[in-house]
Parts: sequence; C-alpha cells; structure tokens
Amino acid sequence: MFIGEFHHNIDDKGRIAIPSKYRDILGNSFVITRGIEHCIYVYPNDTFNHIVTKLESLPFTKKDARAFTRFFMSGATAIELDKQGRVNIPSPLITYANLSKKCVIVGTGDRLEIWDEDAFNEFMSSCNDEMSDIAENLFEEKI
Amino acid sequence: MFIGEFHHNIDDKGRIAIPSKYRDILGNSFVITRGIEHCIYVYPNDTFNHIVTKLESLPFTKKDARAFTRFFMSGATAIELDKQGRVNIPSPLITYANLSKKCVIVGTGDRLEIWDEDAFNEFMSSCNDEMSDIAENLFEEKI
DNA sequence: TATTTATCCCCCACTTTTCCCCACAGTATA
DNA sequence: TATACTGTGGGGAAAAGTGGGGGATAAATA
Repeated sequence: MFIGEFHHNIDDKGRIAIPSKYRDILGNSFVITRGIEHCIYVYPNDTFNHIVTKLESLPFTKKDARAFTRFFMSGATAIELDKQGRVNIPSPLITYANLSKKCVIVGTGDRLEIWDEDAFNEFMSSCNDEMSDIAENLFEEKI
Repeated sequence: MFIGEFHHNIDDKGRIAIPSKYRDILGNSFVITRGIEHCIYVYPNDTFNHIVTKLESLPFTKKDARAFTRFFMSGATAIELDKQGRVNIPSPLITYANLSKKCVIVGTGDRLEIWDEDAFNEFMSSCNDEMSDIAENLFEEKI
C-alpha cells in the first residue's frame, strides 16, 4: 500500500527518483499516466490493467467514454526503473502536471501521485477548509 | 495495447512515422480510417475486422447505421509500413484530419489516433476542465 | 505505340532524442 | 570513522525520427 509524502527533484532530463521503500511494491515494471487534478498517477501493472479492462468495456461510440479513455490511455507509459531507481517522465506529462523542479510524491493507497510542489500545496490548502464538508457526504453509514 | 502520446511530423509526401514501440503490435499490415473527432484511427487488422462485423450486424434500413458505416468504411485503407517505419496517409484523410505538419499520435487502448497538433491541444484543453465531471459519471461503482 | 507525367517506394544521410552507465554528494547506520 | 544506501547530475553510445534524391511502376497524353 502506498502512503506518505516525499519531496524529490525532477532533473533536466525529466527523471525523478521513486521513493526507495516503494520500489519493491512497484517492481521493475509499472505504469504512469495522467491523473485527474493535473497530477501524475503511478500504478502497479495489475491495478492499471484492471482499470483498462473497465474502460474497454465502454463503447467507443459514446463521447464521454472516448474522451476519458483518450485522456487516461494517451497519458500512459510503461515504465522501467533505471539502476538509480528513477523513472523518466514523458514530456507531455511534465507539461500536463506542470512539473518544474520541486515535486511531491504522495501515496494514496492503491497508487502514487506525482505533483508539482506548488500545485500540491495550493490544492491541499484550498481543500483543507472544506474537508469537513467533503467528509460529510462520503458515507451514509458507519465505516 | 496502445498507450502514450507521440509528437511526429508529417512530411510533404504525406508520410508519418509510427512510434517504433508499436510497429511490432501492428505488424506489417493494418488499417487506418476516419475517426470520430476529425482524427485518424489506426487499427490492427483483427480489431478492424471485429468492428466491421459489428457494423454489418446493423440493418441498412436504419439511417444512422447507413451513415456511420459509410463514414467508417469509406475512409478505410489497408496500410503497410515502409522500411523506415512510416505510413503514407491518403490525401482524403489528411484533409479530413486537417493535418499540416505537427501531428500527435496517441494510443487509446485498442487503436492509435493521429491528430493535428493544434486540434489535439484544443480538444484536450477543452475537456480538461470537464474531465473531473466526465470521470464522475462514467462508473457508479468502484472499478 | 511512344513519350511524358505523376506517384509511389526505397535508400542514404543528418539530426535529435533516448537510454544506459559512471561518478559524486548527503544522510543514515553500524 | 567507515560503510552502505539514496538522491542528483552529466557524458556518451545507440536508436528513432526527418528530409531529400532517385529509380521503378503506372497512368495520361500525344
């Protein structure tokens, strides 16, 4: 399971180090793709394939299905770690997530997310205040 | 599976390089045809034949079925890679997709799509804002 | 039929990008 | 203090993408 928050730098070649404690979970081969809030998702292969299977069950004749599949699949790249434990982020994703140098890697259970540090701070502070309201409607019963 | 986003140029002769990592999947012979959002779809033969079978199951007495089948089938061309890994896009498709020079090739799971770069950026930025909403309604349950 | 024109491929050469390897610095651990 | 591990930076070889020239084939015209 992915938890925690790590601050790493992305270099000029678009490489960023994956926190060492997660390299074992991810293994040598995994997937990164566009995430919804202008961040990057990092999925183990199994998890990614599961989502793809769901997406492929949607017909391409539906507009929203096309749009989301395009969004999700076009951003995806099969990744292998280099010997230093880094991944190479494709430039479209760097642009999408607006990564400059300082990045944040956060664990969110079934995936990692890579954020630009400023964007992450902004997002977190923007919803810290509302968190009470957000939590309010998540569940109807005791969890 | 086709994933990722690649920026290639189409030259004056109408040739564009297929990303090298997908040449193996496509093999030597495949199909390109008109796509729905003024882009070009690239299908392996098997996938294309499967869709054709589905379309043929629609009655030609239905107006929409006739229109879509005409749209999809008339744009189709059997393609072979040249020795440099490029395809020759027929001029009607170049016109249809409004390809000038800079193009984007995106993988969307079962196919590749070829877009004019400007058109692609416009499309993606137009639905980036809605992507959260689109995702919201795609599935009702955990996927 | 002969000649011209156009189109399509293949080949070669150049440029750019990507990937792999090595090296260094900082931190934690023994 | 010595050792291992993690994160960071850069150099060089190999691969991928790009552009143009030329020859073969086919269509068009005289």
